[in-house]
Amino acid sequence: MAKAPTVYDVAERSGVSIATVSRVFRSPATVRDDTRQRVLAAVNELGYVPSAAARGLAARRTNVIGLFFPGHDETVPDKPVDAARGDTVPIVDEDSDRAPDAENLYFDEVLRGAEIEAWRRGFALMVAAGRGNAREALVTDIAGRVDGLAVLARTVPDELLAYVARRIPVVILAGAQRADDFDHVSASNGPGMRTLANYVLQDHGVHDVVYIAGPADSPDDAERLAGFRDALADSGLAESGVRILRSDFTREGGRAIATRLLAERRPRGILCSNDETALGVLDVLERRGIRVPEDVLVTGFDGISAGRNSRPRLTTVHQPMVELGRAAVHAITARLDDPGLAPQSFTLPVEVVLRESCPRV
Amino acid sequence: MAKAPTVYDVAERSGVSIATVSRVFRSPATVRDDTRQRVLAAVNELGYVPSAAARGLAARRTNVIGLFFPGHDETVPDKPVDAARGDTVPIVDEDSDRAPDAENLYFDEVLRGAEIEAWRRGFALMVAAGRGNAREALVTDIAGRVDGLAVLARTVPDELLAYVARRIPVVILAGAQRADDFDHVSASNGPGMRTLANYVLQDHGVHDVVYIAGPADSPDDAERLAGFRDALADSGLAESGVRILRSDFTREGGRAIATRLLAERRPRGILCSNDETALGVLDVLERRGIRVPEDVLVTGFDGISAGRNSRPRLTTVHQPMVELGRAAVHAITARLDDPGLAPQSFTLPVEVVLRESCPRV
DNA sequence: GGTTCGAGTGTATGCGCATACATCGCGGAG
DNA sequence: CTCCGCGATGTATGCGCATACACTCGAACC
Repeated sequence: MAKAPTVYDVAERSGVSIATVSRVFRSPATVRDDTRQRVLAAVNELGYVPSAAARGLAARRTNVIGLFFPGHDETVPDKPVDAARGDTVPIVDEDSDRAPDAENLYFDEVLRGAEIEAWRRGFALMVAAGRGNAREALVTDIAGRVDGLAVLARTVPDELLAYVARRIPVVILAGAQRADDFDHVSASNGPGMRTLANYVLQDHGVHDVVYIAGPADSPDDAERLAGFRDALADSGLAESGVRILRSDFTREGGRAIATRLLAERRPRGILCSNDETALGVLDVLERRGIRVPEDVLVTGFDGISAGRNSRPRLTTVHQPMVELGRAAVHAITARLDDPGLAPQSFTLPVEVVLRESCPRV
Repeated sequence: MAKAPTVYDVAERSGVSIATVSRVFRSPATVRDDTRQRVLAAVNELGYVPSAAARGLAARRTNVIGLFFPGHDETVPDKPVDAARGDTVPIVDEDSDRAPDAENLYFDEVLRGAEIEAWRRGFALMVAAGRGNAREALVTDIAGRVDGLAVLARTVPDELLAYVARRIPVVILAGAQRADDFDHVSASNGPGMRTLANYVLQDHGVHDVVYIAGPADSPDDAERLAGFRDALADSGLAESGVRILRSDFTREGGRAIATRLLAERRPRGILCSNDETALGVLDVLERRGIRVPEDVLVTGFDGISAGRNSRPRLTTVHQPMVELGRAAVHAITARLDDPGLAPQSFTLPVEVVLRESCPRV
């Protein structure tokens, strides 16, 4: 780690100019073969690694794309990392408190898609999770580092996004297709829920259903709810005939609302606006000995992996999370290629996945 | 997205020099209060965002840390991202082929820890997954962008690591504590397996066990196997008395080895070197109607979330994956603060987590 | 034989910022 | 009243690279 060699060092060593060294990396075809070999030899001997900072400055583009998603640091203690003390290994009985929340799994998959697509297109990927208070500083910090930014819906205030968007393209992930100046990438929420609801209402012939929506400010949730209402209309059912409750997209919230609901009565079907809520509902049903799907049908939305392993396994609408990440990067690079583009919206296809909690009829 | 304003624009607008503008961001305390207000006002009006490239170049440090982990792109088709065609939503029966592999979950958690710790310390986090062939270009590319690099063990050839390490600190994650010049961060593999094995051998009194190891080139696996042997010694058992098989850390591999094993005979306990292998073993046992834990005890190692939801739920040794990520970043920043530091090794504590597949006695 | 042209290379400049150093103004010490 | 010290600000420079432009040289052309 002696001070890093630069183009100048390489140029001197190989007896060419710095321009040629630069060209060896940026446009190898324009350099004669033996010259290139000589330069590369010097590069290897010196251990030269091009400085992305200098390149970014000179080229006015960093070739980095940023991904901003909701934070999760509250759950991680701020204690220093400590090493193992001796060889003592505790033996504990369970680790339920350690359960990863499914939301993270969702973003992990989005991240994976973004990572893949970014590098494929020659971009590096920088990630940041929203820290509650420091969010503003974080966002502008990352904005100064990247050529474009993908942001999970509702994690950054619009005002701040607008500020950043003056400088770089911003794409909003998994939010509704709002009529704003940002690019949007999201899943086909409405049609997905409509199809699933129709499966319950028509194929199963179950009309006695309750719909558990998510937070009122979630555009995704609004679209799903609208899809549910479409399904009601499809079956000629009056909206007044079904109950629509509101929860908060968490498993705990799902448990709470299910407890309240069951205290009154037991419907034949419970449609949830996301998987976590549905898993919470399943928890309560199991505890009460209510059989799923025999007594009650339950469905979710998202397709998180936890739903695949639940008992019973959860019927849901699967979002293409990896594809969402890829599409976000795609949208950004498209805009970088053509800044004049009108704001775009990508809606990715979903799939209804039938599992035990609402099986195929 | 008109061309981004610079310090010069801000300086002119607020009637100060560029040095003062710079100071407002780098050392606000040295700027008089009213001056700072004036500058910040101009910043807001212009939509100024400091260029990380320029800052990095001038300051000779990017404040970015890189995280390099094994690739997964093979599983993602290279087809273009396509939008939803119409509102058609297919209804499918299962999505087992879409199952995320547990290895990714492992790295997702490491990533989460790294992300948290990095931003806490004022670093941005850049991620890259190893692309088989393009790996070398990828590694040097990212090396040119960051101040330090954390690499999952066995994903980058030593030679390449050494090349990069001439320029920036490199820490190896989850590999064995080799005696090389890199910093290492890993979990307490040996003691963890020893403790778990002793629980089986002594507390359960089960001596008729088989150990299923992982790939021979995995340093983690070697440590775990050594821990198992220690446990044998602890109980005064001869190593020749137990069978040690080798698999490949995958669920599929676990199934294969279990099938072969059961064709011969059925031991009372099967200890696996990682969770995925154990899950594969459980698959086979269930298919054959062999009860776990009544007929056979099964244990894993890692603590991936899939093991929490398996049937029966898997007893394992839980690695602190989030902490691993944090520790890696910690190690890098420590070395950046003091480049002269001798190579360090952090070993993080693990926990034996008893679940149904090998319950508390 | 001179001219043209293009491939290959060198020279010069600027990207936007941090920072060492210089400068300025002001209050207190002498 | 002068001098010093110090806080606040300005000036000048360089970080390492990409690239526009200039230049050289040999081959093709008339």
